[in-house]
Amino acid sequence: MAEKQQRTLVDQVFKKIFDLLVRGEIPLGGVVNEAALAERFQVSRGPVREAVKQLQGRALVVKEPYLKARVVDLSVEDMIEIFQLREAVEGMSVRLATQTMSDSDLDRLLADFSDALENKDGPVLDVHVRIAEASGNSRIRSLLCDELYYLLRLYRARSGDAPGRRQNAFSEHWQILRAMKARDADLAESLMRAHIARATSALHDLLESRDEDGADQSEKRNAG
Amino acid sequence: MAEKQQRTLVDQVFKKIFDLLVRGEIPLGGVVNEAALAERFQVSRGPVREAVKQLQGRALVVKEPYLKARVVDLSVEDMIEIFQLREAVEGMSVRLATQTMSDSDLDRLLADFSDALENKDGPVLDVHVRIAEASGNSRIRSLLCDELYYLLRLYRARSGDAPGRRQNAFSEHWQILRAMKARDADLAESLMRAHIARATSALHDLLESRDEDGADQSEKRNAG
DNA sequence: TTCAACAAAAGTGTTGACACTTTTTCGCCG
DNA sequence: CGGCGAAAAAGTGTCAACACTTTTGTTGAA
Repeated sequence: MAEKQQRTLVDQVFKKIFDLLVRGEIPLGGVVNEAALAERFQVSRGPVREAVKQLQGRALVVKEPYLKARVVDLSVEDMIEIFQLREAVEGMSVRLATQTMSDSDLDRLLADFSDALENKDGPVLDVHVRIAEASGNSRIRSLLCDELYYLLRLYRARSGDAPGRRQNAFSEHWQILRAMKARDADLAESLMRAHIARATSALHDLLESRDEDGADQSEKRNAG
Repeated sequence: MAEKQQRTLVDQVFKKIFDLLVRGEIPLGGVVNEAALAERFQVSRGPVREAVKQLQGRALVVKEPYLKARVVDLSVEDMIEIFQLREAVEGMSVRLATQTMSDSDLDRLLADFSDALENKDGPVLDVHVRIAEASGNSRIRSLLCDELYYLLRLYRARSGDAPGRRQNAFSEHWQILRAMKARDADLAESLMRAHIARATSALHDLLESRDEDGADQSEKRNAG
């Protein structure tokens, strides 16, 4: 365990716990036990404690004093809230990127996108990440890449996004990139917002279809 | 010190440190010494350490492993980034509030605003807070109220906002509220974005005027 | 049988000591 | 006299033990 001591233990533990969440070993709503994780990673409780606190800071874990820490249980309502925020922030993100990206960077982004179109392995999210990084606004980039996308990955790890939207996403991304290439910031922002709003609508539909079905949405899992 | 033990020590220390920042006892860019703060508050280093980590999570403190923790030194560039983010998020905030607020809540907001107009004590920010709370989106509310407004207060504690903008702000706020009353979400969002973009422009101007002056912007204060 | 009070267990909060890293200081050599 | 390197100082990272809180399990009486 004392091999890749390049960073601090807290950071290592943070990533290990996060992997546990993404891989579903600790289910959403499950309990995060400091002592158990400390034993598992062969470290003391201190680093685990701080890592959990950091996860709490990123809203991946909820906790009250002296109460067990729990993995956030992302409801559809939560995702709708996140997507509303994304619509606003990513709209600004692509607006700024359109205004400030250099021609060469823009061309490279387009080329990389075309490559990804052929061998469809790269995740859809990557385009959004690239745009966020190109926005030149570190706070927007951090909010999207370090916070919201983590939550998205967590949610998708359980629910799995609708596979039908995959093709539409490519087309919508392509339109956004063309608007960026044309240096039309207004259009790029509108397209991005419409792109995300469409996903929000899908979540709203999912919510309604659930309300019509049985009201057994109160299923919470525990893991002691 | 062990009187109001209602919360956990970490939370108490967090607030105490934050007060120190707002009151300027630890200047922007100043060093945050764990041991010194622990002695000052008569607690161990552990809670101080976690509180600092929490401040770091909210971007009020920057820190690298084994390096001194420093209070974030908010440059004009940082504020521009924050205002760009605010423009996007508060635009969505007022859009959602316009769509979801009840008539009675909206009337009360208008009434409170009129009251505040007469006895001009309430801070300008309060309107933004009320709208964020009324948006119904807890994540947007938290981002604005728990993170960005903290940074604003920190920045204004040193720089002081331009007093000339105060009157304009009242007028702009009034327009926004009227659009909300008319249930025109598009207009409300546009007005809010323009309102914040105007402040962003002022920051851009400030930046340019500084570049024209001497380049003595490298003054950093320490406090060991 | 059921409910309440009490006791034991589990888990979190806090502490002080020790290990590691970075910075500063001081002496040495060029 | 100036720069380089080692030792000391300062400060952060980690750990194991102890204190406190919450939860669970049990016992006793109504």
